[in-house]
Amino acid sequence: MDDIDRRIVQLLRSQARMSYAELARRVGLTSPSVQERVAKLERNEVITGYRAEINPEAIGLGITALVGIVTTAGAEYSDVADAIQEISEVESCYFMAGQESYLLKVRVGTMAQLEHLVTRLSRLPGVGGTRTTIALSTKWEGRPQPTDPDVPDPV
Amino acid sequence: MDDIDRRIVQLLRSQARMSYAELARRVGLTSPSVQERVAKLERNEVITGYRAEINPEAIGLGITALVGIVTTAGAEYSDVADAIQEISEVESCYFMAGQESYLLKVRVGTMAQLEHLVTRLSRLPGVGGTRTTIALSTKWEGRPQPTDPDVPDPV
DNA sequence: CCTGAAAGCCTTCGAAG
DNA sequence: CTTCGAAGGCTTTCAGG
Repeated sequence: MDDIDRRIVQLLRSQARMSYAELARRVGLTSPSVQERVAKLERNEVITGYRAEINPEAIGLGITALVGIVTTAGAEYSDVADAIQEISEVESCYFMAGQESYLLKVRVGTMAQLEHLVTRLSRLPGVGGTRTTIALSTKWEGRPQPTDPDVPDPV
Repeated sequence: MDDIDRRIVQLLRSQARMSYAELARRVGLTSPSVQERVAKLERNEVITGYRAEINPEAIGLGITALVGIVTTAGAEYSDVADAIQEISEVESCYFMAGQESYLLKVRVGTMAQLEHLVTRLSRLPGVGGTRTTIALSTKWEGRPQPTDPDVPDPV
């Protein structure tokens, strides 16, 4: 993970479809070298995937909400996570410090679907309660932040 | 936005670097046709970008936290959002219904950096208070959910 | 939406730094 | 261990239909 790797990561973070040839030009290497580096970054799970960013409204998922989950006394945390994972509307899931053990970001198309989703979540084994807040608008999401220049090597 | 568009979107959502030729094979069109469709999806802002997904720990951002922002009585909401946008650690920003007007997802490398970040946020004009919760782990994030098959055309 | 041809790119080598 | 250069095979691109 040297400076060139960091530049490659940075470039792919904002333009994941950039060709190896173009990446090579920008970092001053040849295309095979860049390809080798990217393959290594993928192997080391520095790069974990490539995603097209979609306008949620365009695919019928105009409502974004956050749902905090309070687990019941005897619940096994990982079982709760496994159950939540089955629910496709849950785009992100964080295990949190605090009263609410999980925080979920969910997306649905209508309020009726949100109601149904929250009902389903509240009925999962191990779930003691939910707290739902609705996003009136998304100002921005998943913005790539500048990579820290001096970081101890991972892996 | 027909079925083929939806399949293209779906494919690019999980494998954004897939070539047009490969996409074409999978949806049963030729490569120029697929390219034309993708260009149109980009123009219509159905596809808003392509991102490499990075393991945050690998780039020195191992700590994820959520920060709720309570705005002061006279504050102009959009000014608060503009001020928050200047802060690079804020990866996502939602304008929320509820007591906390904004919810931010932030990433930093150390607790000291988190402390500093929260301090900076709390001092922004229009910010009356903050509530920070730390993610102990990220179970998953940005998981693409199945696109709704029957959605009225956007745009 | 397709075909066809030219340009460019990706991939895989072997070889060199 | 990483990079380079060159070759073939694909992919992209841009006409024109």
